[in-house]
Formats: sequence, structure tokens, C-alpha cells
Amino acid sequence: MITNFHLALKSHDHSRCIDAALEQANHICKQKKLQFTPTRKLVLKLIWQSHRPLGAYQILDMLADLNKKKSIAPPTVYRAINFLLLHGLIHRIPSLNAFIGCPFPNSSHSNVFMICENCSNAAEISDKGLNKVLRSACERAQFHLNMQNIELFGTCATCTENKTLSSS
Amino acid sequence: MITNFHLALKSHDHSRCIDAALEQANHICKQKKLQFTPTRKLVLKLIWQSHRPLGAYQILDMLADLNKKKSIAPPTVYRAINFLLLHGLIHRIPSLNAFIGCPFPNSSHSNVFMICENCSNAAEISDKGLNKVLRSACERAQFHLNMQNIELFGTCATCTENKTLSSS
DNA sequence: TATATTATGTTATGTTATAACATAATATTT
DNA sequence: AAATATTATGTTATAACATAACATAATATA
Repeated sequence: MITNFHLALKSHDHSRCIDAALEQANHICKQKKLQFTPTRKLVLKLIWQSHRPLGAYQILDMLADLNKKKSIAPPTVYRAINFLLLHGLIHRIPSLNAFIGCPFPNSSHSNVFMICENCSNAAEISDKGLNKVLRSACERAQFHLNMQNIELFGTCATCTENKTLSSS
Repeated sequence: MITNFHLALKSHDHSRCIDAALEQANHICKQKKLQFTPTRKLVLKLIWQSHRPLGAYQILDMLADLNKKKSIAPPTVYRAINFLLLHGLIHRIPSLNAFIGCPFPNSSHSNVFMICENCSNAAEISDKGLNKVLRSACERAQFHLNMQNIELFGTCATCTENKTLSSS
């Protein structure tokens, strides 16, 4: 199981996540000859400022704050988001209408998210066993799988710990 | 694996699905002493008229058509939808902003959907192996699972067959 | 440098969902 | 059966999420 939950669902120094994500993105864009423009870079950075999925209008507000002079309109944000989605740098979490950075944009992984209902952090996991079971279920149904969205909602370890502590 | 995909993803006489769903709903409402009002019943019926997830405003339009005299407003539809969701009679498919009837509202199942990108039909499945793998992944992450949404997008058997036929 | 392509700015609008308050229908108590 | 409480619906307005369409600017390619 590849995952970032041990990081995402704990408080930690965040600058490294941002740096790593930007570096990976830079690399991918160079490789694919994509224009990693300032807006796109900034949106990716904003999304990576936490492990909480961020709504488009939240990003819009942050962008507006940073950009006092110029007014930012929704299409600006959605264009950047769509670029980042298209190239696998972020994911959309449909249940939340929100977006989160992809921690391993290179690997063939599987859009599986653990989302803490308490702290709102989300982690992405890639699990071979899960992939296998899904493949076999699809096979049995003769269903040709193209893409998937797997959202697991619950309470993360950190929040469970904290609750236990505070109630004891 | 419990599923309705052999039905949902094939053309078939649909009246039986509707009748079965309504009967089940009736039963559940009686059991729980819920008011299965005309609007709620009608919305459930409309949702069950196909195996394609239906948007709230599509339902609104259908309702308006049936109800030429009175005008229908969004809250009317959303209230019925929320009632049906709350009591497990329908599901929301977040990626589609749409709603679909639950074929086995009594069993403890798992919100797993196979959605055909070609014909737009959706089937729900409940798979023990899948549940087991998910449980174990959550355990390893010490993640306390509360609910899940699993959406599998692809091409159903019927559509694959039809494509193969038409291209040969 | 000219041309084509890609990205962004801008205005307007489409789509999905809910808040808030009034009224009506149904259930419960006396 | 009437009074009261609860639940459901009607109605208006608006919030939240997302895109269409067209103009302009920046960048890549010939």
C-alpha cells in the first residue's frame, strides 16, 4: 500500500510537501512540454498549503488576496484547476466539490481517499489488494473499467487519539 | 457479490423494478412510522423509471410536467430527495450530482456503483471481498470508516457487445 | 518577423443546492 | 372531538459551484 496518510493525517512541517509537489510538477511539465505558468503554479501551491481539499471559490479568494490589484474571476481558477487535473497533479473529490494535491502523480494509482470528517484532512492511498478486488468484480460483471473515484469518510488516527485523550 | 447489474445494465421490462421499489419503500416507511407522502412516492417512482441516475432538476421538470397546475420549486424536490436518502431508499452519486434508486435498501451494503459512460445506466453492487479489503486498509491506517462512496466508471457488457457487433 | 497556438481577461449566465419564513396537513394529547 | 404539537409543503430569495463565449495577450513555431 502506497499512501501519504501517515503524513496527511498528522500535523507536520508543511513546506516540504509544497516544495516536493512543485518540483514534481515542474519536472512533469518540462517532460510533457507544458506551460507551467505563474497562475497554475500558484494554484497548485495554494492547494498544497494544507492536506484539506479546497473548493474552487476558496482558491479564488486566496488568489484575490494575493493579487489585490487585479480582480480574479472564476474561469481563471477553473482553468488552472482543469490543467492540474488533466495532468494528474491534483484530484477532484466529488463529494466535497473540492480539490487536493496528488502526492504521487507519476505512479499508476487509484484515486482512493481517506477523508477525516473531524479534521477535514484527506489522504490518498494506492492499494494493490483493493485494485485486484475491483478488477475481479469488474471482470465478473464484464464491466470495462475506465476510471474510479473511491471516497472513504471517517475519523483519522490522530483525531481518534485526541478524542480519547480529551475524554479520559 | 450482490448486485443488480445484470438487470440495470440491460434493457428489460421496467415496471417490475418500479413496483418492487415502491413496495419495499412502503414497507420500510410503515415499519419506521414514516410518512410516505404523495410527493415522496412520486419522486421515488420517477427516479426508478430508469436505471440512469437522475439530477434534481430533471426530477423537478418531470414533476412540473405531471403537475401542470401547481408550480414546483427546488425545495420540494430536495426535501423529497433528502427524505429518500435519509432512509436509504435512494443514493446520491456525487460525481454526477444525481440520484439513483437503491435496489436493496434493507441489506447492509456498500455504495459501490458501476456507471456506464456509454448508456449512462448505473448498477449497485455489494461485494464481500471488496468490503474486506477496504476494512483491512482502514485498519492499517487506523482509520475509523463511517461511510463510503465508490464510483466505477467504464463501459458495461451490453454496450461493449453492441459496439463489437456494430464494428464487425 | 510573421503566423499559429496557447493562455488569460472579462462579462454573462447556467447548474446545483439551501436558508428562511409562511401555511397546511397529520399525529398526539387532553 | 377539540386543542396542541409535530411534521410536511409552499414560496421567495439567494448561496455555492461551474462554464460559455468572445476579446486580448503571451508564447511557441515556421
